[in-house]
Amino acid sequence: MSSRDRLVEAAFALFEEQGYDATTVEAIVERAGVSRATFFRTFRSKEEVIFPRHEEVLGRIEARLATGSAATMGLALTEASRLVLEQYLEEGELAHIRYRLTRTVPALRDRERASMADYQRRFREALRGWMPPGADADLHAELLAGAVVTAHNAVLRRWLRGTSADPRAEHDDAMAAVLAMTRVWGEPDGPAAPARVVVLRSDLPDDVLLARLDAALAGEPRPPSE
Amino acid sequence: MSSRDRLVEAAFALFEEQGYDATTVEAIVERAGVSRATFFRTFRSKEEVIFPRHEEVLGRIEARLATGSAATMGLALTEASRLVLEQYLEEGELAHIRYRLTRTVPALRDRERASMADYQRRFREALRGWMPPGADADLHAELLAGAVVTAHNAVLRRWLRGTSADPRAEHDDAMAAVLAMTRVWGEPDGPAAPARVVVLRSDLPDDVLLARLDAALAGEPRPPSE
DNA sequence: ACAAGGGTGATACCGAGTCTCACATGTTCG
DNA sequence: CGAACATGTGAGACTCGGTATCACCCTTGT
Repeated sequence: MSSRDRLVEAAFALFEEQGYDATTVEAIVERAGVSRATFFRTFRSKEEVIFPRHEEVLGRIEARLATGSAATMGLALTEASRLVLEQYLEEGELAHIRYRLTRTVPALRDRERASMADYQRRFREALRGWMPPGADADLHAELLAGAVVTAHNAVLRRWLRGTSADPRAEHDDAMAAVLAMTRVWGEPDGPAAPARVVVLRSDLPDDVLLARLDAALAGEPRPPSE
Repeated sequence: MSSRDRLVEAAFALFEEQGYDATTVEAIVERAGVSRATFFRTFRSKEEVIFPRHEEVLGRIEARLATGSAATMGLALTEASRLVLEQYLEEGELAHIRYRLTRTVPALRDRERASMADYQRRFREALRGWMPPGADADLHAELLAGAVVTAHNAVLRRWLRGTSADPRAEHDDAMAAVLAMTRVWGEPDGPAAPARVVVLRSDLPDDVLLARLDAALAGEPRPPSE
């Protein structure tokens, strides 16, 4: 067992027993049977021991996003986000202890927010390469990245609270809901200006005209003779 | 001049001169001509001196949101968000120094994220009371709150970088774009059918007809931004 | 005049995080 | 085989952020 694992185990046990603030690094290293110096070589700070796999998950997200493209954006986002969820599910009890701690200790709450911001940054940067070019491309990339993380967290929190029976399914549903939001961006300019089809004059019968319009709006190729 | 103001002034000056980490609280209080104890009575931490008006703005946001309702949701969100923007615009040079610091000092970056999370929480809680009831009401409230903060930050950052000529106008535009996203929530599922205006036949001249249509469309309910 | 209370200074203390030096394990190569 | 080197570790001193306590104003009201 690596001294890293011993430290994580000792830290979580002590945090659970006496709380985060009441537990000194001194006490952790004593229980783990290593020196104080080793602690700070392994973790940059006392807070970091709470999120021992963060860097690793970050790497996995980057790898998954790197294989994506504009065409497969939705899938890439969903799967990359699910990687984070899977990490928590795998941690099991550890994740629950961390949840209790992050809810009660401000410093850890902040730290978790920073972790989420790290994820969000990866999503945002991948999205910037995928968004259709336009004046709002950057804003849309940020909004979408933020929405992905928010939706993921909502599902994760439900699982951590024990409210969720099938977090994976809920996660994918939530992602679908988020991706649906991007529909409004595809429409021509002005958020409040709905697409307009104005037929000023036509010799076609109404029903034929409407059928052709519907077909055109559905994305079908135009009838050859017009 | 209150010792609070003296401390803020001294702190920002020293941070600008020698950087954040290199500046000790000792140096700040020496320059401000007060004691170390006074510093920590005024600010809970060294980081907090960077965001001296945070609590105040938070209070203003709460007050503005408290006057909102489900019907005026868009306006309340937009104006509450604009309160934050106004605070930064008013700070002027101070805001720019802080921007340089938060970009380079990790601890301050985290701190700023925590501030934004505070704002977001206020938005989320207000929204929870306004969202139309439904299974996804909570998720929608979170997504919308997150989107508001994200959009605000995008505009703010443009101003801080000097890229923006009229940040207030950009802010309101961005908010309108965000609010437009909520449209997809109201629709029954399935691909979005954009609103259609079909004029099958008309005896009016084209230009008159178009003018009337534009007038009619301009009178449509828009996400409030004025 | 005196009591009460808010803002302040001085000092001691705790604990996180850094730094430096020493040592104990391996390895790799001559 | 032994020297050189890398890696992980322990020990202790040190800096600095943050807390707690006590004493000292200086106001304000009765």
